[in-house]
Amino acid sequence: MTDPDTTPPASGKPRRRKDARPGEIIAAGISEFEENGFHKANLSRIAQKAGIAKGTIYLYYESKEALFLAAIEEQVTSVMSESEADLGAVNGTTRDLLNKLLKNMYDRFVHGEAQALFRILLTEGDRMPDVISSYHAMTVQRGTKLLKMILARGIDRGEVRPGPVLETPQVLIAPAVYFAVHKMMFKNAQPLDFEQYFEAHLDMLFNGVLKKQAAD
Amino acid sequence: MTDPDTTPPASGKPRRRKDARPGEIIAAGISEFEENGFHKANLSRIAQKAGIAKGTIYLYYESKEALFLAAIEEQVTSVMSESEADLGAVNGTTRDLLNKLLKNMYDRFVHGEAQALFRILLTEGDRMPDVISSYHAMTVQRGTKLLKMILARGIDRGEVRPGPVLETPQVLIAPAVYFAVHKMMFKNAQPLDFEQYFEAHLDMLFNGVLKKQAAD
DNA sequence: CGGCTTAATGACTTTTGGGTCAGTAGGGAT
DNA sequence: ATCCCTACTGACCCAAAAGTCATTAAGCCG
Repeated sequence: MTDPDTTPPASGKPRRRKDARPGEIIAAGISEFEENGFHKANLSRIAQKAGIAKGTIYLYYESKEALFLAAIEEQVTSVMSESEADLGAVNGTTRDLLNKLLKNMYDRFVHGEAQALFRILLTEGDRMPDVISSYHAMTVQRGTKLLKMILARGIDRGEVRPGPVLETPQVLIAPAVYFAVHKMMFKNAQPLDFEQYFEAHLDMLFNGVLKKQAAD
Repeated sequence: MTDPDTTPPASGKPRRRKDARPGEIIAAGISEFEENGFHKANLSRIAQKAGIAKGTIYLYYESKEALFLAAIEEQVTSVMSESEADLGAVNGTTRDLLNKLLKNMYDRFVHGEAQALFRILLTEGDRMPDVISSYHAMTVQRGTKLLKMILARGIDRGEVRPGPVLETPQVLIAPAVYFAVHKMMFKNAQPLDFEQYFEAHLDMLFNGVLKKQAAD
């Protein structure tokens, strides 16, 4: 080889940073995996995004799959710890609580970064049952528990009508998932109007959960 | 080559069938794409499933992508024409109509083949905007229209309470989509009980849509 | 039955991209 | 200043799979 330019022209930046690398690589990986899923994701491109050479990735991660798992794990835990915060304050009517919970969920799940994660897990989840189950624990399980608490409290307060929904409260937040899915598939073709949809969701939800004579 | 068996042991079948090929190839393709999605799908395996050589595929389809599009198109139209049937008979209470519609939807979408198609479009839909939009027209658009009709009729009959749901009736069927999604992600980890979920769905739905004093 | 058209074949070529490793150079220690 | 450890590089390697094409033979026609 006559290769003349093994050394790139130079940027004044430091080139050896063992400690900072993993984070940078993961960040680049997340971005790439979110855009392309696992199969179409390209390691050279990840390296490029991270501003390093492809080989460097392999100093920190054994394989594409290992990097993928690390990236997902990172995402899952970060999204989760975020939502740790806003669950403490349990005050107000059941209506208010559910309203708040849903808004939160739409923000996170439909508008936020959690959507990309969701898409990947939906698409590629089979290859990593443990990530799936921790995701399940942190989202569905946790959410279901919270909903049950709210509903039980609502019954005590005389605001909520008992019924089969108590056993499977996921139906209450299901429309948010539908919205996210719709957006994923049809964002280019036929977007849904959020405000309108949200109103409809609330309307259906409340008039199914609240006692007939309750608030409003 | 010492290969003795270029000619498979014999089935009395003819080997030259220009007319039958496309259908066979598409069928094999559908099966393969449903199992593996676009990227992991393998043309040699498709050929094998169709009982032909790989090269033969290229006599009928220009590329893997072209075959994919043809297969999906085929699926979309076939799934749709299936459901053409059971919409005509509009009799009974609004409750009955919705109940019937939902059952139908769960059957098709959650238990049936439509789920695989749904997954693929969710995953790989970006590459084919026209398929997406015809899918949208045939499912969402059509379903929305039907729901609006049922609701309008329900209002006329005094069974349905007017509200924002009329504008965005998708919220009514959203839980079915949630169920399908849940199944896709967590089928191994934590399956949902269908009967129970369905009851909860109906309960939420009806007590939001029906007038307080209506049926039941 | 021999000639001819063309469906079909499958070995071969090409492309793609994950993974490797001999070489380069940053920068602390002496 | 220069030595040495090691983070880093990127050309290379190789497997898998998409795509090609010279060759084979099915089956019609005269």
